[in-house]
Amino acid sequence: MIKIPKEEDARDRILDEAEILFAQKGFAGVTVREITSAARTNVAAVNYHFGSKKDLYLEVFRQRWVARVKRVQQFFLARLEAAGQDDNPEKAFARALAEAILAGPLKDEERLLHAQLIGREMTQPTEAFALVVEHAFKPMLDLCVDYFSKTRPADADRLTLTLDSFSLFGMIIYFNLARPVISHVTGRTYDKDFTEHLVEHIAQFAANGLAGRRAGEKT
Amino acid sequence: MIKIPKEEDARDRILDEAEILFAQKGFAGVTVREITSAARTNVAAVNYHFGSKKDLYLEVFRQRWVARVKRVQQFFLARLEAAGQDDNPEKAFARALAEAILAGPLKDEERLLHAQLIGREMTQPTEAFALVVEHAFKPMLDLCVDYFSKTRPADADRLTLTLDSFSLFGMIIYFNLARPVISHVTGRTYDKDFTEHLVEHIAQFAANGLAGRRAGEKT
DNA sequence: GTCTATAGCAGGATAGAC
DNA sequence: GTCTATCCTGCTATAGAC
Repeated sequence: MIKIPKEEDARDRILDEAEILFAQKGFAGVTVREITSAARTNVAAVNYHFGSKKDLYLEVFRQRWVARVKRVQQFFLARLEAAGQDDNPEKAFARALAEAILAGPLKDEERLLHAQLIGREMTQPTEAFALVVEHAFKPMLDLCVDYFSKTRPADADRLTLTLDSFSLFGMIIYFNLARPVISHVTGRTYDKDFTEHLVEHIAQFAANGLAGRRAGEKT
Repeated sequence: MIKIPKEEDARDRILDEAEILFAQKGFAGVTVREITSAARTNVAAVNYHFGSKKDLYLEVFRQRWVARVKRVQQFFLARLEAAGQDDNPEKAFARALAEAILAGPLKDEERLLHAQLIGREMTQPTEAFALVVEHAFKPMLDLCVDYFSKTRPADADRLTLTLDSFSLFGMIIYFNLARPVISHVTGRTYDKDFTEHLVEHIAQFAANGLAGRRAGEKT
């Protein structure tokens, strides 16, 4: 028997389509009918497979979104390792992170979905917020703080390290999230060229921002 | 006759409550009944005064949101002027902007509303997006690019100036928007102390990030 | 497991009394 | 201008045939 590659069962198709629609329109902006008809199944399927619309939303995060975060994180770790020690270590860190998020392993549509789902949870947390913090923000932030604590004087205080980490994340998340604005103003699309340029820009800017800290200035 | 200060008419009360509810829950997440009952009036009032729920949403941006942006911008310009020339000019600029947005003229609840409305339009543009770009992003960005073009070598290219401006905005908007995450991780609330600390942190980080650029490195 | 049919209710919008 | 009453559409969720 030849395995037909695209033959997902109804449950998977619903998860796929739900993720797209929730990302585009938000939980309240999407109807179960929209999802099931996009997934080429019947209205009852959501309740049968997931219990309720809300549980479907959470399942999208648990099964799709978390898996993607892990892929990005692994890409990041591989890049960081590959960067070696010869560079400015904080710049290498910033570049690896920017690259993982802006250019990394996700396909373009996936990256957009992912960013929109995070964006929504950041500005308007739902029950999925805990998942986002636990699987995405917390581990990456801890990693970041640990890393910077080794590139700084031993007496560097934890709040400063945390705020520095947030500053780096903030830039990257912003450049990933504010695509409509940035494209509109710069007149550039997020193609390979522009994305590479952005990654280098972020690495440079953040490295300098962080370096000032290393030089000893306290906030 | 004594003027009773809080006696707004129904139309204004609807705008007030609609802004709060749209900010908290998004357009689709709010019902007209919710708005009119919060505004202590009847269901028909939205359609009578604004034509439709959608037109009400746009009117919230036109009448409430834009007015707030102008207040923040004026505060910023005043601060920038007051800063004088003795400081690092790019740091003074960054500090004035961070202060205007994070600590500026808005009351705490207003600042939150405002940030949520922007955040939503950034990640999920509606018809109000054009207003946001025209009244908030565009003028501030232009100002920023103009300012930096004077602090840089004459041959500084416009794309770099624009990306630098976005980087500064990104940090500030992120620290303003991601309050739930930041408070959760740092364990700090956005009180006066912490906000001042953040403003200084951003000014320092951005100044260093920008300074690296001034020193001549190209991305 | 998958579907149709429908219950049961909430949504935006409107008509018309006051 | 403000209200109540109501229209009608569309929603989630479920029951039950197949």
